[in-house]
Amino acid sequence: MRMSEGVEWAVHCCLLLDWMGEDRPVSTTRLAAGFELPPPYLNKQLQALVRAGIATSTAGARGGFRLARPLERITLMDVVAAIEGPDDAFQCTEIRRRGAGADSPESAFARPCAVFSAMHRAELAWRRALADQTLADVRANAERNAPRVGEHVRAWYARN
Amino acid sequence: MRMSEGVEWAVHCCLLLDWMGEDRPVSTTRLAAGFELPPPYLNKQLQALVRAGIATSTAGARGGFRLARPLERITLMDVVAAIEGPDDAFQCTEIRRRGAGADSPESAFARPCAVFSAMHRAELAWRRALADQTLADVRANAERNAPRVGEHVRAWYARN
DNA sequence: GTCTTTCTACTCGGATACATCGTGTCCGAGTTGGCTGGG
DNA sequence: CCCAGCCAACTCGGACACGATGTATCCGAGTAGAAAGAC
Repeated sequence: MRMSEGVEWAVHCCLLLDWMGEDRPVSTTRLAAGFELPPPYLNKQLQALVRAGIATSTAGARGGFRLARPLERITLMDVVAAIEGPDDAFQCTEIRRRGAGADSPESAFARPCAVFSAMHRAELAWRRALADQTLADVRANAERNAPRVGEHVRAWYARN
Repeated sequence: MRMSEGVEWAVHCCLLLDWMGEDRPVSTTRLAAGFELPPPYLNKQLQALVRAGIATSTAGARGGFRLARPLERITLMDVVAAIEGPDDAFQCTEIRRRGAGADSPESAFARPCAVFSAMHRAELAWRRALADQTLADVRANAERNAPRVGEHVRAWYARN
């Protein structure tokens, strides 16, 4: 069970869009250069962010991507759901009904599968932990590590 | 990010091994028949359980698999780690160091990546929730749904 | 009748193909900005 | 000097290959049990 690396890219791109400011959008080409990533594939992930309503895109010359709302209102859960999709990691196939359980009365399956319930509970804990952290929290932690990172990024883009 | 369905199979097989009792092992063929699963592939998952020390295998005629310890001492985390492997779902590739961050001083990267920290925190919540639930808890929940499931399973295997 | 030996059938275990999803790439439609020509 | 129209460059967006991981399968090594034969 490995999470798509597009999630990592998307979160870093959101932070970078915030540091670059809202005055002008940032194109896929420039974003990709900022992290040395393949531009077309990064574009695919950014499209997913747009579809999820996290970012907005403007076409044409001097176009690119903008954040749709401030980082305080974007959670890690939003980004993960946008890239990975809405499906749960653990998919119950109801094997309890097959084979030895095939001739059981229907009442035995009235309540959800115990295995699924247990796995689902753990997954809810994961999702809640993701939803409790906003990208503003992540930004604050990143700036605690490197206080001038925003300024540094803008300077790098000014000369590239 | 989809979890391998082998996890579901493994948990159900552990419960079934418990219901079948410890007096004699259950072979891959019989286990597969009990859930209508492809025997060779199920065997692969069971081997993973043996490697992880959750089950034991005995070869030869009348051989098969046994639980290595009671369900009270097997957590969902144990089974997931046995099937899915020890790697974390979110893999940090340190893209913060590339591109715009390439010319930053090394001190900026002294502490771990903020994105990784946030994702890792959520993943720890998931792992903890898995480790807090034993298979005995799952069995108790299953038997609350269908009280006579153990008896039912033994009867089915007696005539198949 | 009992023990030893052999043989057979059954079991696990790892090595081998196939399918699906994630990864990476490309090209076309649309839009913006700038340039040019005229008024 | 100002404005309108045209052109060109740049952008996103979806459609198209490649590779890796998960899924499914097969066959061989090893062992327990049973049966047969000798004592």
